[in-house]
Amino acid sequence: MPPAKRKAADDGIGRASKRSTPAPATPQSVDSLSDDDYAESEDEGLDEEGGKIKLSAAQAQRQKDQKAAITKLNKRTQFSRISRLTGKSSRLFGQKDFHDLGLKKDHENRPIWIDARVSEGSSKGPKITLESFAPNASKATDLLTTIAEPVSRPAHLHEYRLTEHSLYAALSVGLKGDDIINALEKFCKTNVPDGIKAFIERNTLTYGKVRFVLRDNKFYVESEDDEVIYKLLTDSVISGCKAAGAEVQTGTIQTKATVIQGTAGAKGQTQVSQQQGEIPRDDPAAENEAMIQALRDEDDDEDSFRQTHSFEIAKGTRETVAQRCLEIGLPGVSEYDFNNDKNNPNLPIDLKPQTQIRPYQEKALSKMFGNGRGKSGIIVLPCGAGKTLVGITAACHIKKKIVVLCTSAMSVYQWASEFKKWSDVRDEDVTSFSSSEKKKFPGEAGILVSTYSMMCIDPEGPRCAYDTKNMLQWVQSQEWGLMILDEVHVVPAKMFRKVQDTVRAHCKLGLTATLLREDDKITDLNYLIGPKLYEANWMELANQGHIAKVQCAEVWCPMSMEFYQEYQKASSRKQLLYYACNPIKFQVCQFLINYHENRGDKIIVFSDNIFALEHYAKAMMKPFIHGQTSNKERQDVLENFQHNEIINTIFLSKIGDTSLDLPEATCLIQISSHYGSRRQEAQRLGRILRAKRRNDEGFNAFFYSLVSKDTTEMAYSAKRQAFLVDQGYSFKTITHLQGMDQMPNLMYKDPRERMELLSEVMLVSEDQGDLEKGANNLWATDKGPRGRGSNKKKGLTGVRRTAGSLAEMGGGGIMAPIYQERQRGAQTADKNSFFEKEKRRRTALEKKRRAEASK
DNA sequence: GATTATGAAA
DNA sequence: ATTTCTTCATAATC
Repeated sequence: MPPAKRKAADDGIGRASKRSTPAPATPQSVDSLSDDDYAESEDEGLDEEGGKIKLSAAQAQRQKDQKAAITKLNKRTQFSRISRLTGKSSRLFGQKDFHDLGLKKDHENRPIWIDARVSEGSSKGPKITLESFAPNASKATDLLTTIAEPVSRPAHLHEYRLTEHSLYAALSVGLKGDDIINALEKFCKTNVPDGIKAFIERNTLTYGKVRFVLRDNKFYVESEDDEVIYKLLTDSVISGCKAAGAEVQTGTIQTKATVIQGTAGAKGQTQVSQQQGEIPRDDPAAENEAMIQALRDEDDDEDSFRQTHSFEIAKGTRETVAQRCLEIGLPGVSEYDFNNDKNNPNLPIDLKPQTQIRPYQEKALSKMFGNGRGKSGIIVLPCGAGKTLVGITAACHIKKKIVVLCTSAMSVYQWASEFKKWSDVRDEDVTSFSSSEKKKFPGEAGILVSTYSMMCIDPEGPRCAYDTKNMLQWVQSQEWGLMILDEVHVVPAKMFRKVQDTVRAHCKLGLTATLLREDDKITDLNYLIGPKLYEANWMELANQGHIAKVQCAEVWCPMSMEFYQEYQKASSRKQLLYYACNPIKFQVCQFLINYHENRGDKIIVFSDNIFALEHYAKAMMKPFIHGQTSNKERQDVLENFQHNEIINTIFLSKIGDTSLDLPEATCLIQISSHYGSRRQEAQRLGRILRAKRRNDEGFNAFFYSLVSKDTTEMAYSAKRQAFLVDQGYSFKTITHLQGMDQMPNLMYKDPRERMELLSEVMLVSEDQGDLEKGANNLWATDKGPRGRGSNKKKGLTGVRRTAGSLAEMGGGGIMAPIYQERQRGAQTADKNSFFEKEKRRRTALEKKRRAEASK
């Protein structure tokens, strides 16, 4: 008895005494870190050539943490001792007392624990903990990834949760409720708690009763179960979503609204259902019994002729109906029996013979096509793990009209070329629909690649171009076999939900690396697309060499005195500028760039803040890209970064967060970011996961997050890391970079330089302060620069303002000329020498490419 | 055709 | 709690 109890009660506490990363991680992230991580951090990575990193302050912090944890632990041990003596553990442990669950004799051979608590109404389901080092752990992992949601998967203890959605996903793969319970019983160290069994049973009974099908380009809700149809039709929400044609005047709603498929006897069946439906439903047990029976019957004659009842739903109501079905416990599934679909033309497409699918990609696809039909759902793979190929393979299975939606025009181009690269599809059958290219495929079937925003245009809108309207109407008139949704986490956005009305597809496949949003809309995907079918383990893929291994570090940069004073005075908005431009951070960045360039790394520096981005880049004479950078210049910079030995570092704004493919990049430095966005952090990390050199002996990619100490940035940083920590990454905290002070040409060593920077930053914030006050400049009515190409003007305004305002500052007069000169010098040197020289070559290359493309 | 200004939305 | 920054589409320029 005691082991079970202690385990459950101490979960996390005992381990915390050896915790690896010091504060300021969130409790969640700290608990998920492993013991070994710290040991690694001391003898690794950076300290090869004098760039030794000392962890002294971090160690001190750790010791403090340890002490606190030990105190806590002692308290806890006392409690459990008392409880053992008194036998009144329940009072002390409350809901966490699991001692009567009963530990199995051979518990050591079983890898999982189940938390018996099932909290009703909470969005989190029961927790399952997997000891990944235990025997049978890999089999248990297979089971858990199928039936549960991975919450956190660091080195040793993995946390999963059973949720209704995860169970639905399991059922869609063909498991039954009993199978799930039996399998859990096999792996669980204790007896599976009754509450958990009940939870599973409750959530697996009604699965598959309702289906959404597409016929003649109309959506139908279909079920074999008369009662289910009755229940749907009498539901307050769903009844309102019936198509107008199915409307009836008299009281015989069910019969007339129910479109009967199959045998002639179906009509009688429906009438029976009507009568059954009138029986008061106060015996759910009996009802459930009937449903199970129905399910069994269905299983028995899987492939025989089945009776189904269905009714059409009105245009644009699919989402509402799907959501409602989920709410009333009748989750709808949409499966596409593409092999037997004779109504839609086939598309001749297969993978090229030399195309190889990786095992995990195959696994993901097997979840989708498990029973020979195409299930709608979401596949989660880390950046660089070949999401595109998964999508293409799915398309090759279904072989019908395919539509691919992505977030940017750039991705459209990429998807189209990937299709041509991996599959034998004819070039003319792959067409793009974006602002620049509006083409229909010539044959009956084909592949259309487009963007979400394109699909969301209102074709009747006054500003809609003729071609666009034409294309949209064509898209709407088609019955698509498969819709691939790239970066599917954007779909819950209010605007992008509209794509569901424009594109009517039998089957939907969502792809993403980061299935998370900072709002609570991510669960909406369950009814918008389908369940999460597969989620890869980042660490596992890294260990197998499919993606690069990454060392993550958070570098704490103290604020310089002057900056900290101003920081404290500033409003929260201006604070951001102060901690982004912290001169110490600048020095750290300079040092790290220098260090990694000498190692032969290619470095990307990310900054969300455009001012900081430009400032850093110009001062260090590195090329940079942000939203206002023209397309040509972007290509310039990226091309050079990839192939020019002289350009080893580029600065990117959040423009580079997603869908940039730079396999040369091996090191990433983040100097400013978007609050606590976990998605951004993960996707930035994704930029270096496809590093070409990833399989070199002992290769590591590096990810640094620079954080200004004692600022709000610390808290955001901790939050941002949560997702990656759950994926098994551990962040080391670096508080001192040895050798930095000795570095030659280190900037901002001179206090005067810092003051100069400070006044510059202060003026920027003042500039923004003006903005707050009134609609008088830059962004307002003034016809000030806006949108593309306004970069130069904006910069100039800034400089002019600087000069004017400096006069008002005490002692500022000395700085003003210095500042202006440097600014101008940096600008001209940077622009002319680098860009002008490359421009001609790039334009020539571009022309050549265009010519080839048009052939 | 390339560039630019503009609005909308995430 | 909020916003800036980015992107996209489109039409008007030269």
